[in-house]
Amino acid sequence: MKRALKGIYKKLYSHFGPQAWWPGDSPFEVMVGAILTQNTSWANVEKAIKNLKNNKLLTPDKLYRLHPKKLALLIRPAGYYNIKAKRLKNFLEFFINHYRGSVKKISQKTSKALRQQLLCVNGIGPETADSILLYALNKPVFVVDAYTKRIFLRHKLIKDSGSYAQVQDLFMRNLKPSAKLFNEYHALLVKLGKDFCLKNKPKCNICPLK
DNA sequence: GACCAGGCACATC
DNA sequence: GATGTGCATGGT
Repeated sequence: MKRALKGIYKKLYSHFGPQAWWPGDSPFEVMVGAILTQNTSWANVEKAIKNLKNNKLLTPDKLYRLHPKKLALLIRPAGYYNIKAKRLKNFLEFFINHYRGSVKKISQKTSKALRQQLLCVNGIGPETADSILLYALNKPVFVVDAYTKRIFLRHKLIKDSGSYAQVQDLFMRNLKPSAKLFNEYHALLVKLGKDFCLKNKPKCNICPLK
């Protein structure tokens, strides 16, 4: 499995090149984006983030103080805007109360301990927590998403019943724990998924993995 | 007009 | 533990 995972990575990297993830100007922006992108296309998330930036609200304190209805209105393009406004507030409350809204402070926590804390925030599940750990805080944690599962299922490398934790373990047990590698690998899987591995087109003859 | 997108919580069995 | 449902916009 070690070789298979490395081989897939090499094929993807040589085909697509570096992906330069996560698109975002600051760790805090990545955290916000991680929540906004839940089951939503990135193009819509960008619009929501742009709204926040244009209003100079993209800081923990300002966002936290913002009236929930105003926040919901600003992030409207990202969809599920009412529930995402609540989820953002939940995260901000946690971030401010535990770490004073400081990326430096939150970075000092071990990824294991911080993951536990993040998962206790209502609205943050495994993928969002891991995205924050890897892409905002540069911790070596592998992010599993719908594309990852779909691609590996289609290539018969995981079982349909595989849980998030099981798929994540597969990567983390068989690859060196490198944030740079995990970052690029996950981004490449998303790129492959977007370009080739569509939901209703299980047969893909031009898949770069073949 | 249908389908999809970088999930999660909650209810129910 | 598995399965179903609500949440919502914007692009193809």
